[in-house]
Amino acid sequence: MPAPFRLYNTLSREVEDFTPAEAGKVKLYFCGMTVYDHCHVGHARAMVTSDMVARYLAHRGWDVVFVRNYTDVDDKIIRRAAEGGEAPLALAERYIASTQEDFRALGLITPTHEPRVSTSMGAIVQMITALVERGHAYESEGSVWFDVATFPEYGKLSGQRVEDMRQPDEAVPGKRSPVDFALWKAAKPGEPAWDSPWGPGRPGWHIECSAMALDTLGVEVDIHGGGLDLVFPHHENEIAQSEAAHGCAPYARYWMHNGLLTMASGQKMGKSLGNVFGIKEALKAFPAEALRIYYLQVHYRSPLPWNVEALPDALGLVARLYEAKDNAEQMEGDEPLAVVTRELGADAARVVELASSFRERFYAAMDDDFNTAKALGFAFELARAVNRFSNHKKAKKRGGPVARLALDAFAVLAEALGLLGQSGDAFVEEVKDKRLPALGLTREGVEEKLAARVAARAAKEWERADALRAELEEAGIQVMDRPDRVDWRIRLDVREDA
RNA sequence: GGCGCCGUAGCCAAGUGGUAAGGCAGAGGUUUGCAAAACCUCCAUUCAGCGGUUCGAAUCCGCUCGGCGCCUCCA
Repeated sequence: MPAPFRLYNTLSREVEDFTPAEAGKVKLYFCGMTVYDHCHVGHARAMVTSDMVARYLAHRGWDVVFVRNYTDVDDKIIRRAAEGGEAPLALAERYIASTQEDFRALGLITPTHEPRVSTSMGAIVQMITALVERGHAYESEGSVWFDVATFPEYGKLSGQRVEDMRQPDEAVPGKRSPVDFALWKAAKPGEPAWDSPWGPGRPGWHIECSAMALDTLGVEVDIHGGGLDLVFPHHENEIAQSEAAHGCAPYARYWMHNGLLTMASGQKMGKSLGNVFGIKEALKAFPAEALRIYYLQVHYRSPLPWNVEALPDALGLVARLYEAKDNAEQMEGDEPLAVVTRELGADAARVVELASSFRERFYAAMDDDFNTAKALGFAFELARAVNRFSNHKKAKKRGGPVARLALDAFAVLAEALGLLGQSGDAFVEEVKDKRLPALGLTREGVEEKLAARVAARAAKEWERADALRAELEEAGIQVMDRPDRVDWRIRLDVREDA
């Protein structure tokens, strides 16, 4: 049986117990990208949030059906394409490729379905037809509009009343009411168009998600999510269309919205505000896990200020966890756990205690509206205990049974949050691969200086050794003299422009 | 004008009725040739302010101040 959990429902504005439409199954629909540009770190937050939800629920035994769409037919795509003299779908195709590259780099799991508007026209036209037949939509000059007046519950998601809404400055010809919205837009010359009972045209922004959700998940979605900025009008309109068309069951049982990434000034990051920071830009110099923990440190519903300066700190958090994982991985021994625990003292017992209760505490936090910040706190506690234990002389040779409990706990992070999925060694190498070029360094150059310093130390030429170390440190390399070897790491307090 | 969110240490942040998780930075210590990492100790009588409810509030209510989002481009 899948584990029960609670989540905040935007519809009720309360944290509710989750009950699925079908026992054991969770049908997720998250709004994906409109592909007219490269994705930025604000999009990444939404994507990591949905990824976390899908990963975690699957980890907890739910049969997860995860849908994330691509909007590849859209006004902005058409405009961009016209500006560049490119076919709209070709432009969309390029940005889908770019987006997929980013999603892979972010380590996002692949959704069950990734429908595209351009290949969902049948479902879209069918749904609009149903709305017209049921009297919820009307055709006018080749366009079809949703008649908001026929859906009394309009505004229930965003808590707004039609009367209170600001009226647009200009009336749009063909619309009965300013709040009515387009289901189908008649094609203008030169625009991409698909055939329909109302003539050539293309879908309005909102209908696509309703149609694709119906197509992939059926009339009732369990959790529908997206950024907070989609609550109105996008999701409000989806509810109106879908519930009016289906005439039964709620469109989505739960609405989940992630807080927006804001700028230091507090304003949100948005393409229209011209203050974007690209995913590619961030991942060029930092491992994906740094970005991921940057998001996961904060509850998904809170606004999150974007601060590039904080990326090294985020990387430090991941590095700290990997350090513990690495320490645990290096411990050996196959004695019975009870023996090791008894003979290696209180620090071993502490690891056993924290590691064996980890799942319970981690799950409790996650089951309460996906409290990743709290859940991660437990991981840091465990990491400290592991590191403390690893200082014991006997830990490396005999601590294995204790360490394996900790590794089992860390494995939960990998499955549920997409963190700590690689070995400690591999992570250190990844950091070097990303950070060395960002700091203008090469492995060969570093190794060369390091070798010279090792020689100087062997000859006890401390001044020369210290001078070489100072050079490395200035460049951004931290030298670590271990008892058995010399190790080095990337300093996180040195910026690339230094 | 309408709807809604937020304000916790120098910084990030969890906690939403029972007496402040976690991380960074900082101070001292163990370790080290010296460092670094790691570990240990310390670091908010207090949760924007003012009232109220309560045996008890950061947590509930009211007001004030400050910041932000949405009201048909937006993850």
